[in-house]
Order: sequence, then structure tokens, then C-alpha cells
Amino acid sequence: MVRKPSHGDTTGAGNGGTEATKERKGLWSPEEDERLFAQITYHGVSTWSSVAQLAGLRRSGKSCRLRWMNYLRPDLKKEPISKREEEIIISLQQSLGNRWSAIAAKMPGRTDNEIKNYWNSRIRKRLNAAAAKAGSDDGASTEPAPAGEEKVEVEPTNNAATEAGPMPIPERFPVFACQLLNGGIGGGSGSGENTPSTTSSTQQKSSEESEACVGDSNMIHFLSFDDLDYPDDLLMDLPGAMNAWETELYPSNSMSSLN
DNA sequence: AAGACACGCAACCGCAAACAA
DNA sequence: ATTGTTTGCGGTTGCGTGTCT
Repeated sequence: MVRKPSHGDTTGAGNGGTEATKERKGLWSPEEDERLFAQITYHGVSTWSSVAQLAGLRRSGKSCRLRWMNYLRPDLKKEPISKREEEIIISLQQSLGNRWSAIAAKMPGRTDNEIKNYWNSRIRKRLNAAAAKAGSDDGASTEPAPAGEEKVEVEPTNNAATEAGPMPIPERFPVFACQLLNGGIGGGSGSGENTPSTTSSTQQKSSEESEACVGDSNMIHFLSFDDLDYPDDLLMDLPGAMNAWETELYPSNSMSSLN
């Protein structure tokens, strides 16, 4: 269920403060999404606060980052979490705990927020119910396990468990050279100014995370389009890609131009 | 038909780590 | 070494939508 973005200031976007200067909060409008998407796609990310500024968004860098990571990234899967993925989540949660970003890093196309929400709203509830039922069945343990410590029957656990399933969990995203950014578009000029994300290349994560995590600002170099239905030639064409992207996000909206 | 309730998701908040000056 | 800034993460909240009564 994708909530339709409301254009108006919803949660206090305009609470007090002058319209022109006050930082916006609340849901993102399609126009804001377009601006952010275009800014990042064309110019990459130096710092998130600069992205917000350059895109002309009255949003915090933090908010821009969140929106990109959780919603706009082209490599995000749009279909609901599958049974198989659910098993993976449960298994990884057992071995990693509530380290949602680490879990998300093992699940291409899924975000930490998505996984966290999924866990909190569905799995945890189900597990608690199962635990309660088990407790009432054998009276031995009547208390449901505390959140985050549930034991579930999901294949053997331990780290091997995450690799022992029918399908191996990818250690990292399939890395596709990002046509959009490696000269395909964005002027393709390769001008230094437009080089995306390179300024943050000094930010090194742990080897584990830097490989798998799409959360760092270098991720834009590693965009994976394998989950998209868009043809390659469309991806080479930013306006076309944006059209397809927006149509999918806002099927009821007609594409509005960037200006 | 309408109100109450539950659910799911997007986004905010606060904190800590990483980094730069 | 210290301080300020930015980023990333996990927990939590608010709101739209679906379902129930």
C-alpha cells in the first residue's frame, strides 16, 4: 500500500514559519521526488545537505537521504516481500538481531525500513502469537519471547543457516555498471563537477558493509537494474526512465515536467 | 451507511559513529 | 586533541486505508 503523497503540508510542513524558508516535513510530493531523483541522477551526491540545496528542496539532507534510500532508488523491489524473503528475514534476524541495515544489505532491493516495518507489523506479531500458542499448549513456557529474541523454526540458524537455504543469499548486490552515471547521461561529460559521489569516497565502511550496503553515498555507483522491467535503451534515456519510474510510482498522475 | 478499530507504511527523532577542519 | 558537521541506524509516531461491527 503506497500512500498517495499529499501535496499539501501534511504533518506540519508549514507549521508556523514562513513558507519560503521553513523546512518542509511530512510526505513528499511527486514534484519533490522528481527534483531529488533528477538531482541525484544527474549530479550524484556530494553531501546530502547539498543535494537538498541544489535540488531546490526545502528539506533536510537527512530527509532527502531517507527518501532516496527508501523510495526513489531505482534498484528497489516494488513487489511485496515474498515467503522466501520472509524466511530470510527471520533467519537473519536470529543471527544478526535488530540490525536492520545489515539484514537489508543481504537482501537486494529491500530497505532497512521496509524490513523493520515488515518485522514489527507482521513477523513479530505472528511469532508472539505462535509463542503464546506454544505456551498454552505445553504450559512450560507461558510467556511469549521478548521481541527480538524469538526462536523460530527456520532451518538451522547460525551463520551457516543464512547460506544453507535452498537459495544462497547474495553477499552483495549484483553490480551493474550504472549507465546513468558512468557517462551515459548526465551530460555524459564526465566533468569533474558532475562526477557523482566521488567526494565521499573517503568514507569507508567495514569491508562487510561497504560491499553489501547500498546505504552509503557511493551506492549510486552500484545501482542494480536487474529488478527493473525497463529495457536497457530506456535506462539510457533519463527522461524515459523517469517517465516509467513515475508512472509506476504515481499511476494516477500524469507525468509532469520537471519545470 | 457510518463509525470504530486495526493494520501497514512513510517519515521523523534522537543518538552514535565517522569524518573534516 | 578538540570541536563541529554529516551520515547512518534503530526506535517510534502519525496518518491513510481496509476491515469489522
